[in-house]
Amino acid sequence: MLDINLFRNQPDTVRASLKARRFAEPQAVDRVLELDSQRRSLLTEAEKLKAERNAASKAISQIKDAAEKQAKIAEQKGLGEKIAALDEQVRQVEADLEALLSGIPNVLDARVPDGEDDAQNVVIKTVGEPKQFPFEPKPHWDLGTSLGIINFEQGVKLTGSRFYVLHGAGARLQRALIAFMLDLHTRRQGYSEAYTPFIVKGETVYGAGQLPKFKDNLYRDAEEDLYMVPTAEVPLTCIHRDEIVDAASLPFRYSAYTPCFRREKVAAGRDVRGIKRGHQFDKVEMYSFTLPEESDNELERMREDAEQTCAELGLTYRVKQLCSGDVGFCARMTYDIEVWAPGQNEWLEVSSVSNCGDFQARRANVRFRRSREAGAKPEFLHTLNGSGLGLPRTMIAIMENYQQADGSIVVPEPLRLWMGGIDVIR
RNA sequence: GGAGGGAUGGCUGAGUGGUCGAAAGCGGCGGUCUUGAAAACCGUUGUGGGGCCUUGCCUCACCGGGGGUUCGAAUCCCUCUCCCUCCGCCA
Repeated sequence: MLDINLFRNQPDTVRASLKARRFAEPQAVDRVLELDSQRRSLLTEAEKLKAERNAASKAISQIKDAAEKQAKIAEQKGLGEKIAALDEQVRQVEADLEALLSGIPNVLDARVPDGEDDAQNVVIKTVGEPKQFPFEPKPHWDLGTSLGIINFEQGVKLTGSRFYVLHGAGARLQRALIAFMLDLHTRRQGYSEAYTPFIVKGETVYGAGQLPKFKDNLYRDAEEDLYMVPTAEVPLTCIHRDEIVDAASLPFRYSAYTPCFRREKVAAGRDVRGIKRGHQFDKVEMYSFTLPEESDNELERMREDAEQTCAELGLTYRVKQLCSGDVGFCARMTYDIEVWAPGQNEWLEVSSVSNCGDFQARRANVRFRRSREAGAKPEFLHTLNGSGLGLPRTMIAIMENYQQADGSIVVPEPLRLWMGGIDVIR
């Protein structure tokens, strides 16, 4: 959610950002201003009548003479209905304004390069070289099925397409990755480990900016009106909802493992093979709450933390800065990290690190106070999120990069602690 | 699932349908005192919206959420949510 004052004071900033994003309804800015001015004139009118009513009520309470009192009360009859009618109009305008505002994306950071879509994202660095093999490297779906560690048929049997079952060393490899990442984030990178509910209320999803806009991508339990989390970012954003925290206690840094559930209504034939794009996948997430002036640095820090994860796993990766047409709804600026998958012969997005500024904090109402002195006003803090790597794609990269000519897979050194003596999956 | 009890400011906790945005205490902040600190004392201390002769003042709303009764609601009614106690069931 953007600050209404931004529309009042700098409408051109918002217009320019929407244009750069290729936002479908750029006229939304004018509609916001129109509703805002309607709201204010209705409020002025309603409040004038309320002040009148309050004064009259106060006067009535002072009147001793019964007849005089009754006369004054009779005089006031009907005022309530006028007020109620105006209040109803205010409610309507506010609901319209809210609906409109909640669908307008965050204003981009000035440093975001202009571009139409993901084809114009800018590679800012590449670390390592795509690995060369003395044999033809296989895609992970071949490796996984022949080793018996990924079973696609069973996933379809249990649930449907885009689900799978991991077995034996495959399931264990994923568990090792989760443990490795959580330990890295919490013991060496300064995050605090969190375990959150995987099913949350609509207002929690709204706070993180996924509702109302991305309703179609969410799994929902109609009976209880609850949503399955599409990412840990959703519960983590709302951990401090409606709180005012001390500036001195910031930043808050969290790392959480959760499964993620997404309908992923993408084109039917896209990414169907393998475990690249499922309706359920696991992820370890990093999340920070910072002072406004510190979020730019925090974004770089989190990007480095995600890079470190790739580097320690010995994966070749590259960092992209997303162009204006591809930055997500809540974000001001985003880096994607992609790892090289030699079997599929493509770069896989394993992490996306974003600075959301105060956009989510405003929705979730998370604030801080700069000092404890009386009169110090609460301000919205900034939120950032980053994948500490999506697990299926990290699995793909490990399987394809560490494969050997005989179809076996070497377990990367940092994961062996959790592999129960398995150094090579065969 | 059944039966009761509750939800008030950062916290504890009063509150008769009418100067109640709300007593009191604690805490926070500022000050006096002190070499300094503590204690004591004094003052101050919620959030959001709107207006203006815009750093101060006026005004509206907010006592778990929503709705209603009334000239007027923290207070009365309905409803939802959450919490507590007891019984039952249960991984």
